[in-house]
Order: sequence, then C-alpha cells, then structure tokens
Amino acid sequence: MNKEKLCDKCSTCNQKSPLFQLLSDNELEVINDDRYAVRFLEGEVILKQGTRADNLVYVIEGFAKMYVEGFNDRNLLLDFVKPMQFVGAPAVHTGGKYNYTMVAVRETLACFLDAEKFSKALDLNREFSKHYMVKCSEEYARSLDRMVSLSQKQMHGRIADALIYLSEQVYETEVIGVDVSRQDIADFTGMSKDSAIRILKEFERDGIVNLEDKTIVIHDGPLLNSISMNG
Amino acid sequence: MNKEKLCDKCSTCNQKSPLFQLLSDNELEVINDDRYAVRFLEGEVILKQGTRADNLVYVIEGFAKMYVEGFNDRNLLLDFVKPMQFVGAPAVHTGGKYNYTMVAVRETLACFLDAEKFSKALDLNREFSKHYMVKCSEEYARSLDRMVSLSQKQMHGRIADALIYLSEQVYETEVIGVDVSRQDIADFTGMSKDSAIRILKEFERDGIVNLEDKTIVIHDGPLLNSISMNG
DNA sequence: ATTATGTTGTGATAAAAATCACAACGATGT
DNA sequence: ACATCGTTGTGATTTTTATCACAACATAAT
Repeated sequence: MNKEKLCDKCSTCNQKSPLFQLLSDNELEVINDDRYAVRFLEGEVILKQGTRADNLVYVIEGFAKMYVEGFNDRNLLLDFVKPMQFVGAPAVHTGGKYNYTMVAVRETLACFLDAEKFSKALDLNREFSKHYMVKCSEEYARSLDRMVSLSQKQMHGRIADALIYLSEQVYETEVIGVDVSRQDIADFTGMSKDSAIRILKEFERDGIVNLEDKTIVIHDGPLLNSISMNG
Repeated sequence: MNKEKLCDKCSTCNQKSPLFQLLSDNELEVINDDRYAVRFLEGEVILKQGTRADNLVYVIEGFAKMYVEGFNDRNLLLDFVKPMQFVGAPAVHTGGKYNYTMVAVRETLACFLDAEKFSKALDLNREFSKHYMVKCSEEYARSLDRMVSLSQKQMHGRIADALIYLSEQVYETEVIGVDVSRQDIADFTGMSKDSAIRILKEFERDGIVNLEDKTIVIHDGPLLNSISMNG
C-alpha cells in the first residue's frame, strides 16, 4: 500500500503537525527512532483504557474517537480525533494507564510515538515543549467547560453544546457527518440515547436543525447558541 | 506582622514546595524577582474568573477553594487548596483569562508569581518543568474522573465520591472540617443544596457518616466506596 | 434585647430524565 | 428472498432530582 510511504520518516512526513515543525531534523530523528505507523479499520481499538501509557498516538489520516469507559456500561465520549492531533495525555505524562479508549471511526493511520523519546524531544526543544504545554492546557480548559455543561445544564443545553462543538471544532461546517451516531451524542452529553434522539427531533420540529439520513445540519446557529447559554 | 518574614525571598522560604526544591538558588531568583505575597481574609477573592491570567498563585498558608462560576448562578466547586499548591493552570499557559475564581476559606497567605518569570524558570530547568507537567497532568486526569462521576453517577454515588475525595485528599483524615458547607458539597457534586443535605442525612441514618456541628465524620469507609462504585 | 442573616434541615410538589416496550428502516449475510 | 442485526424513532411509565415553602438554630449587628 503506497500510503505507508507517507510515513517513511518524521522529517519528510507530509502530515507534520505545526508542533512538529518546531523541531529540527535532528530532534525529529529522536522521535523517529522508535516510532511506527499502523493502519486501523473502522471500529478497531487504537488505545485501550487501562493499558500502560507508553505511547503517544499521532493521527496521520482517518477519524477516531476517544471515550472513557465509565459506570453501568456507559461511555463518556471525550472527543473526536482528526489528523495531526496527539492522543495520550494525561496518562503518558503521569506514567500511568490510559484514561480512555480510542477507536477508529473510519479507517485510520496512526503513528505510535514512544513516550520516552517524545519526552526527550520535549527536553531538547523548549519552544516545542512550551507549545505542547499550551495544547495540553487547552484540552484541560475544555474539560472544565464540559464539567460545567454536564453538571449545570439540562438536556437541551447540553445537546446544543454538543452540536456547536461538533460543528465548529470537529467538522468545521454546519453539517455534522454520518459517523456521529445518536448514541455518540448521548455519550457526549451524558444522557440516554432515547433522550438525545427526542431532543434532536424536537430541534428539528423547531427548525433548529435538519436531520437527513444520519447527518445533522445546523439551520439556526444563533438560536442554538441561545439554548446553550440559557439551558 | 512577623508572618510576612517567612516570605522574604524564595530561596529561604520555609514553605517551599518539593517542586521548588528542584530549582537552584539562581533559578529561584528569577521567580523571586517579581513575586509578592498578600494576606487574604476569609471570604476574600484571591483570583477572579475572567480576569487576565498573568499570575500563578502559590499558597503559603491558609485554606482556599476554587470554583467555576457557571450558569443560573450556580458554581462548580473544583477543589480546595492547601499550602504548597499552585493555582493558575490552565489559563496561565494559554495566555487567556482565569477559568475559575479562587476564594480564601480561612485567612490565607498567597504568593503571586509572575507568569512570565515562572515560564522562564520552566525554560531554565527541565527537571522542574517535567515535574510541573506531571502535576498538571494529574489535575487533568482528575477532571476526567470527575466528568464521569458528574455525568454517570446519581446523587448517592456523587456524594460518596465527594466525601472520599475530601477525606482522603483534602483533610487526610476521616473528619471533614467545618469549613466545608453543605452548599460546597452541593457545588462539588452538581446538585441542589437541598438534595445534598437530604443524602448526607440519609448516610447518617445508615451509619455511614456522623454529622456533628457542621463536620462530617466518615464512619463506614468501605460502604462509602461501594456506594461510589455502584452509584 | 432584638432584629437581621446565613446555614441547616424537612416535607410536599413539580419538573426533568431514564427506562421500558415496541415499531420502522436499512444494511448485511445466507 | 428472507432472516438478522444495528440504528433510529416514539409513547407510556417510573425514577430521579429540583424547586418551593417553610422551620429551627446559630451568629452577627444595632
């Protein structure tokens, strides 16, 4: 498969994150040393919650999701992962076990970076480690926002939050794609699948969204924002 | 007041965090440069959510709490802060506004470290920045746990989680002190004050805790753990 | 002394959300 | 063509939780 050629070495990788562009070829070589890429099929587990966190996963192409396996067989969907994103924090820094499971939503090419080597690169280049720290801090800040949403808003507000996030941050268009199921939205907003469906249907009746064969098209963004704020 | 003498300079500070002990006197001098200590009275705001995050607060003595000001006049209590803890992340790294408010629960002596200077220290000493990163990652990991608790457990389980955390991590004894109010526990567990009181009373009837003039004494830790797991 | 004020506590009621029991539909496999 | 399976969707019902309306009590203020 010619796609693996993209992954010959880090310095020539054509899916190089802005973060990696801060590293010199020599520094990249440190990370390149122990890295390897693996292609995952839809539904396959890339990282499993509870296993030792000795790799940072860099998504080269595809689409994945990460979720915490919680209580009563319920999952808390944390995020969808697009190419050029890093997955592994915070466990990779505390030296513990992965805090979540990561699964390929579509066929996904993932690069496994050795945590030790990555840490070495953080040592070598302070600009790199600084920017990486900013990325981690942004993730943390988002988790605080979600804690507020999950604990203080009721279902309409939480669904609105989810749709806004998926539209603005994940799909970067008004159309939320087919690979986000109703169950995903329920897992993202901490409610039952039934309730999530009900509210999406309600939003459709109110002209806020269009539901067309499993995609969700946002029709009235301002109203959605107002529901997010007041719910 | 002789207490301020404790705070003459960082290198002789007798409330020096293990993290600061990684820094040489010269490196400490960088941080010492722009720092200042302020004594806060009970109830006074130390950091205000929404203001520019250009200081990292280091608690020298006292007791404080941090909470997100959320929706409908509700607060999400994030944590209690004891001496030798740093407060300011993640905003101080993203260069934005504080994500939460910090208030003195008792009289508190707080040291304000300039974010730029702190960042300089992170630049100078990789061991220091590595350990700091671990601290931040642990905080982030805890927020993931809390997201699961808040979104998947019902009230009994959440109250159990709160009591376990307060007992084990904050007070480090079975006695949760007077400066944690019922409203605090409600804000920590994302429920109404009324519900929090009701469940605490129920726990008392079931012999799980003792409520004696505003302190909460944990009587049956194992049962509390089981409620935390199955709730 | 007595008026506020804040916290704790309690029952009754209302609202929110989960659960249950299905139906409809499409994709997949045999 | 038919069964199977997973996802979406809906109404009825039950459970969970918030809200409301107070009372009791302590503390602080006048």
